Amino acid sequence: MKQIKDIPNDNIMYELAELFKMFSDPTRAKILACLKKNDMYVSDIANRLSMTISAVSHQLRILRSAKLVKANKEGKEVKYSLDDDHVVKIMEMGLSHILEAKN
Amino acid sequence: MKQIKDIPNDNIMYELAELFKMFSDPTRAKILACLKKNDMYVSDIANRLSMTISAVSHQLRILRSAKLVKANKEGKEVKYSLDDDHVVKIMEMGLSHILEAKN
DNA sequence: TGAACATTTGAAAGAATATTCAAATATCGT
DNA sequence: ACGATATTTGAATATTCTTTCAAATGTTCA
Repeated sequence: MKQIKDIPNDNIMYELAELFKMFSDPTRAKILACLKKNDMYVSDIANRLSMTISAVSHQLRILRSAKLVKANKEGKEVKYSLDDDHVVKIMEMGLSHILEAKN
Repeated sequence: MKQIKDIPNDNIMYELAELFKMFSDPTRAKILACLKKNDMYVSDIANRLSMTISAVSHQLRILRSAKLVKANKEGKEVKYSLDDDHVVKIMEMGLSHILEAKN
């Protein structure tokens, strides 16, 4: 039975907003862009982005809770990587919007 | 000449975050979902989402400034519509992520 | 076990954002 | 021009977020 949707389903819209919120902070967007190229340790990300380790770690926790990145412990260090194919696709869709708009 | 990007390009990342910020508020996400189906007047959107006209208008202004929706005056009323193909694609990419994750 | 290093965590401060309310603007029909 | 209606705007409040700093946790190596 097909569902009639006059009103955008509230729960889904909240989840959608929650997902896009992950990309909506420059720090998180940059972290994701880094990880798109290589898996990285926390301190490497912090160096590359010129941010404190703490700030990066806080954002990584948020990204982890959204299941967009995953953490792998390697001794003292923790290597982060993207956890989902969609992450790359969503980012690239956003980038193509921005780049096309530049014409 | 191909550009070497060790560091995610800051300006682009800020723009990317700015774009995704548009989808990252539940009200805006719902407005976009409404407009995905039909062009609508401000007061219709407010009714459908059970929000004040003022709140909706504020968010529409933000969406307009991001060029994601456009306004067309029809007499006293203003009809809003999506301004960009990417809007739908980006939303659907997000939705497919959410729905797949539900399995 | 203790020192050194990598990361996480919690609380606090500061910045950014959404909503509300009241007032302003714009358009239509009489 | 006036009253009714649709939308926009600005200021204020309330809430949510990001970052910082200090302290805690966990791991390796001697």
